Amino acid sequence: MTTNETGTRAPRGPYAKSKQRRESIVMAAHEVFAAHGYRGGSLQGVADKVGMSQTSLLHYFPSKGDLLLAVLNWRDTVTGDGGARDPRESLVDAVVRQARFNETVPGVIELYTVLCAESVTDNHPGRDYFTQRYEGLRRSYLQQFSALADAGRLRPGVDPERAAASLIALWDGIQTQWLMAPERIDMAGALRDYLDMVILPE
Amino acid sequence: MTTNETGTRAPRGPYAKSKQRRESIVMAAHEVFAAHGYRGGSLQGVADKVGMSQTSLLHYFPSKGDLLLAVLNWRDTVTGDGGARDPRESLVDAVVRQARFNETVPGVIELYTVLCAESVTDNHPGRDYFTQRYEGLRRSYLQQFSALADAGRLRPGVDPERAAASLIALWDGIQTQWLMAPERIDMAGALRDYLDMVILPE
DNA sequence: GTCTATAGGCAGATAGAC
DNA sequence: GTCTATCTGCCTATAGAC
Repeated sequence: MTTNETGTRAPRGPYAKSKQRRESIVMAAHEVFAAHGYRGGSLQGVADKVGMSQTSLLHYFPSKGDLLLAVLNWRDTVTGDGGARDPRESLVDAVVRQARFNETVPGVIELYTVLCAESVTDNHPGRDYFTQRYEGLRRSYLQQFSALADAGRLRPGVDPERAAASLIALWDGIQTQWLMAPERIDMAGALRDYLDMVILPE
Repeated sequence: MTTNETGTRAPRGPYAKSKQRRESIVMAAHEVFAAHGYRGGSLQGVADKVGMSQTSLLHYFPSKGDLLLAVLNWRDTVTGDGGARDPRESLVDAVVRQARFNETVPGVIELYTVLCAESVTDNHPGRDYFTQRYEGLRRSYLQQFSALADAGRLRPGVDPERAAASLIALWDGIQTQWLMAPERIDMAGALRDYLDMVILPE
């Protein structure tokens, strides 16, 4: 609750409704970008899905690139990405649980896979997001592998830094294959196999 | 050498030059699609690179999708993809050697990464190419891991089928990270670490 | 085989009425 | 905040002269 300088209540405006509107736009854009990519998707397509005109949509997000960033940030909140991990849960369990959860939201995987690769092209508006995301992920897993190494639980010869990058790479790559042949690929199994090799039993 | 029905020699036409022309178009398209993706790249951009008009380009490839397939098939011949492996070379050595070679042709990695992910969207003309490629790759590595398993050289508990998919996934994923931060990612190292864990020393 | 001209469509973004 | 109308630009593909 905020008040203006005079102490009287400032005119509110339909903030709540506006926020709802923005959210429905972001969710529609999520679908469109997942199905067609950023360049393949159109603002008109998003507008149609949410039931408004394309120009009205641009009232909420001044450009297509702004909308993309909103979608990417929304993804983080849904998947719990960037949040702290429960220290009572083992790394293997946490990764497997997340992988299993991801299977229930295939659209999120598709969005992530498509946009991530697309972002390495020319002046893609999502480029910074993904480079920073990778840096953060590698830092996070490096920390966890290092802690395991200190506890003598890392297989001899395993480099924590390379293992961090490899775990992320395996995860990304297996998602791509899963998108193309969901019935043939066991995402959680591949990740568990890898971590069971890298991490020694207690 | 072909002859027509009368037994006289049919007019040849400048076949060699036409073939050269097609090749230069494919190479220009390779650059364009790698830098901008399939949807982001334009026939005009390809035509400019090769120094001809956009309509002349369409004389050689009737549609943009046809051009994409030509580029993908050309990639296979360059990287030696799909060819048989020298049986005297170990799997680890072969993979590491290929990964090192790939570092010398970053444009090929970019093309592959960008188009592969883009191909999971809607009606992408490269979709079939990539699904078949993955099936073929998994079959090939499954065979090699199975042979190692028969020789007692696979780490106990490793499933050849999952290992095949995981190796491909790791490879794809590490290429993506390498594209975004080449100086921080050791592609060959990650692959060697993985295979050294999976395959027991002789 | 190569070109110019152009069809025919769709994109993102702006201006301004209501 | 939402709309219609429009600007401006680019795209793939075709038609037809040379």
